[in-house]
Parts: sequence; structure tokens; C-alpha cells
Amino acid sequence: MSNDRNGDPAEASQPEAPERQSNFIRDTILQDIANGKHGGRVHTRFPPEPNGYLHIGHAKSICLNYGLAQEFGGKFNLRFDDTNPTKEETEYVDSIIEDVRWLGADWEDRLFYASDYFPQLYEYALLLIRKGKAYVCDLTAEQIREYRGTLTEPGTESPWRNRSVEENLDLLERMKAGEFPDGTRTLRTKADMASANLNLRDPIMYRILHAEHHRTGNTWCIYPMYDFTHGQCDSIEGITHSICTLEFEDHRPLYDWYIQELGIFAPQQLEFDRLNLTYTLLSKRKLLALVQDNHVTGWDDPRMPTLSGIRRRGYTAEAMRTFCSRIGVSKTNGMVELGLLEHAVREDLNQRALRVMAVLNPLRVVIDNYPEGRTELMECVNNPEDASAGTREVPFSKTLYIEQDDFREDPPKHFYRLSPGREVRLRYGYLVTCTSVVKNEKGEVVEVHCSYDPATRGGNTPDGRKVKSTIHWVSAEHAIEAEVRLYENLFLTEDPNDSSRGQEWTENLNPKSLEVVAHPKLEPSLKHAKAGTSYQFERLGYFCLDRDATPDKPIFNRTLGLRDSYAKIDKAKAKK
RNA sequence: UGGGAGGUCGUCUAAUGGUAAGACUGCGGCCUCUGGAGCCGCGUAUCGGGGUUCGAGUCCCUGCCUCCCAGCCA
Repeated sequence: MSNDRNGDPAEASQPEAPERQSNFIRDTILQDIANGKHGGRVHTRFPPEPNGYLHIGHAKSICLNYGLAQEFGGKFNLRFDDTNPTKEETEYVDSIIEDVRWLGADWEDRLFYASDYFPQLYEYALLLIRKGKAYVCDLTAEQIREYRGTLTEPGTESPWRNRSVEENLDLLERMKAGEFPDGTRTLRTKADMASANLNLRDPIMYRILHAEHHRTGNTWCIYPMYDFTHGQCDSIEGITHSICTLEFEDHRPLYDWYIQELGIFAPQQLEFDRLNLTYTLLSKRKLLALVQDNHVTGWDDPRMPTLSGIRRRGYTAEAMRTFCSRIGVSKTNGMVELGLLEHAVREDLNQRALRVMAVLNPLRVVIDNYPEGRTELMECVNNPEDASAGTREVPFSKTLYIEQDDFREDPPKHFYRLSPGREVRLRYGYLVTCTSVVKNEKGEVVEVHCSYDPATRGGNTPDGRKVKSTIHWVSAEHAIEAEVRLYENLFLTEDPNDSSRGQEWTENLNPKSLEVVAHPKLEPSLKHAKAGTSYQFERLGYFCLDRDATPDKPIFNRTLGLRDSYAKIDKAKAKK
């Protein structure tokens, strides 16, 4: 076996088929295909409720469902589970469509809504009534709860359970016609009030809701419950594998019951674990609260784990897909480390980001022996990982800005950057040596003076001498103004839901999750930064133009910092 | 104390009765005009106790722990 990694470039550029990780769902499908189940057909779907924006957890489901359909030459549907008009909005529908598309999942012409099936669902309900398997119940919500029993005690049957088929038919018709106010009656399944599975204790099929639906308007005033909708929708669409999350495991017997009583196509439901991510909240309810209580600026705030948020933050769809395939699928309740996501993002951005120089905390540097008024254009590589990205010219002059962190008057051990008497390389510029510093009244260094070596133009060392450090810079007179937004985790605790000390989850919020750098100094090429392009501010991190930017004032979001091994030693020392 | 589902390195996931593997993290080294990237190496795991078997993470029994379910939400 050869260790030579610089072999045939054609071979090196072969796109490696992504190693498909085995998982129990894929195994099941493989087996079903082998057994000729559904004629070897594979049809999956992603069924969101349009009551909020999609987040990273949904990405896992989308990638799983779409990935499986793709791998086995099957089909993938997008279907909105819109059975609760009081919580659902068109805004959410639109954002979900955009997000699923962004992730790269293709539903072709199969965009559906559960509400498309309302008439069919109603027919199913009539059928169950006729079969004596459903009844109209006059119990109030509170009474239904009491009759339901508890986890350890069986429920008791509703006094309305044995109405005649005719009466049930009549009552349902009148419920549908709007004769009764909200909450006065329900249509219930006649199942088993003594079942150990609470979902089988005569679950509600229809409730009265005089509410306008985002698609059906005021056509209906009774709406089917999710449990009476989801399985049949999958059936109608011919979904072979209904993949959902663990909490629906208990509902499967009910779905199967409906399917069997109705005598319709039977999809197979498979349940997997939903994603939990450290330092991240993935609950629509709580994300909505963050938005409504203005803890963030909106659903697409770059600190949000929503797909629109991370997209605005600069995460790529490619990185999301990689992440989703790496975390795998199982039934264990785990918590994935945020670092795994961040690794996938860095890995992708490292390949594609254009390198530029930007100084966030400027410190003035004057090169005493550099000619006054002179400007040189230095050729800089745009992306060392991708030669086709080419080069650009960056102006160099007598007065520059460097990062405050890159200078220490009294350098600690392992600090290799600029300090009095020390020579460093200005990236693509010259080698400079610090000769003196200027301080303010408070004793802070406000300006650094250096001398440069004219023989080192471009940062080269013809004599072969080494410098320990290369730092970035921006020419003072050419620097452009901008705003840079630095993000930290939205939560301080690994588990944002942790309320072990009795505090509200909102108290786990990180007050410093957003830091605005009002006056950074950016290299002039960034004047023409493009939305949707990732930039690496060298030695700092990955950034992208925010949608708040204007032609006069670019605004950049920090997607993610670069790994920083000096920061690591620094931190390790601080701990000791 | 009902029902359902789970428990493999610090984390996530494989191993489908036959050498417990990979990724992330961590640590060490090499390399470098980004302390970036890359490369090399090291480390750590089958929840406990019994049993079946030539052989058990896998099968059986038993104990422990975790998650989900009592919405006219999905």
C-alpha cells in the first residue's frame, strides 16, 4: 500500500460515493425490497405542520426521507399536516417550502396538504360510523379527560357511546353544518376504554372548530385530529414507509386500526429518535416563544437553529446534509454535540470560502522606513484549497491596522505574534520588526512602530529565514467601514431545557450571544461582497453578508470562528 | 405501581452468534506565508448479575437506569 497522496490527480478528484451508513430503517427497506413488499416500491414523505419554521431537527427527517427515496429510486412527497387552523399560517407554509428546497430535497409535483383530503377523511368517518366504530360524544373536554382514566386505571365508557348509527350520522352532519358551538361535541372512535394504551381509549376523530383555515377558508367548521388524519394521508399517497419520531410509537396501533377498519393501503410506520443538540433548543413551541418575546430578532435570526436562521448565518445546505448523514439514525435518546455540526460546517466552508483580510479590533501600525504616500498592490491567493478561485490585489501602505490580539508589549510564553523587537510576517506583505510603541495617558498601546525589510515583498524570504508568525492586516487609508456581527451560542447550558435549579429555561439564555463590531477595518475588495458567498476572514473565521447590508454599509455575520490552537493553550493555562 | 421504546468509547453511530469499528472531541507529533487547512500517532466503551454456546454487544432469565404517553396539539 502506497503512502503517496500526490498520485494521479484524476484519481484524487474522483467524487467518492458517500458511504451510506447502515441504520435500522434502511435495513428494513432493504429487506422489504428483497421480499418484494409493495412491489419493491419505496415512497417516503416529509409531513410538517405549518405552525412554525423548520429547524435542524427537521433537516434530519428531510435528509432521511429524501435520502432513502433517492437511494432506492423511489419517490418523496412534501405534505403539510394542516389539521389545526388555529395554529397554522401561510407564512409558515412558504418558509417550509423554501427550506426544504434549500436542503435539496425534491418533491417534484407532489406537494400536498392534509386539507386536500378533508372530503375523503369525512367519508372515512361516515364509513366508521356505519360500521358502528365511531360515535358522536357530547361530553365536555373536562369530562372526556375524567372518563379517560389514568396511566394505571382504565377509563370508563362515555354515556353517548351507544347512540344509533342514524343518530350518529345525523349529528355528525349537523356538526359539519355548523349547528353546534365549538367544544360541544366530538366524533370519537369506538375502540377500547380499558386499553393500556391511552391512544386507544376512544380517541377523538373530529372536533368542532369555527376557525378559518389557511387553505380551505370557512368551508369546514369541524376538523380532523392528527391521529385520524396522518395515517390515512400516508395511505392515500401510497407512502410505503411512514418515517416519524419516537413519540408516535404509541400511536401506531391506532393508525393500523384505522387502516384496517377502512380497508385501505397500509403503509409501514417506522419511528426514529429526534435530534437533540447541545446548547440548542429544538422545540417549536420554545422557538416561537423566543421570537414572540424578542429574545431574538425573528425566526431567521442567525442565532436560531431554524434552517432560515442557520442559512442566514452562513451554514451551507451541503454541510447540513453531511451532518445529517454523520449523526445517523437510531432509536436511542441521545444528545449530539454541537461540535459535530460545527465540524461539518468548517469542513465545507474551508473548501469554498474566499479568503480575505479583515481587522476586527484595530491597532494602528506605522512602518517608519516605508515611503510616505506609497501604495503597493499585493497579490493574494483567494482560496488555497481551490486554485481556480484565483488571486486578487490588496493595497499595502505605510500605515496599517492589525488585530490588537496580535500584539503584546510583554508577550507570554508561546505567544509568537508581534512584540517589541520581534519580526513577524504581514501576510502577502512584508516582514516587519516592531521598533517602538506609543501609549495613551492610561498606558495603553495605541500605536506600534515597525521597520520593514524591502527584500521580503509579498511576504517572501529570499534568504530563507523563518518567522514564527504571520499576521493579517488592512491598509488604513484603503480600509472600508462595515459592521460585523459575532455570534455565540444562544444558550449557556449544554441542555437549554435544564431547569434543575428551578429556573425558567429562558434563564439559560446567553446574554452575550450577539456582539456587534461597529468599526472593523476590511480590505477594499469586500466592498463588492456578494450575498450567499462565504468568506474566510483569515485567521478569524467564516463570514457572510447579512441581508441587513446596504450598498453603503456591508454587514457581515460570523458563521463560525476558525479553530484556534493558541486560544486553546491560552484557555488551558487559564484553567490551571 | 399501566403501556410503549431504549441502554456500545466523553459524544453520535457501526458490528445482523465469530478479531468491538468509524466519525467528532481530547492528547502528542509532523507540516505550514492563516497558531487555519492537511498529515501521522495515542487514548477511552458493550448498564449489573446469572445462563445457553466451542464462541455472546448480539440469544434466554433477572435486576437497574433513561425516554415517551392521561390535548377537542402535531
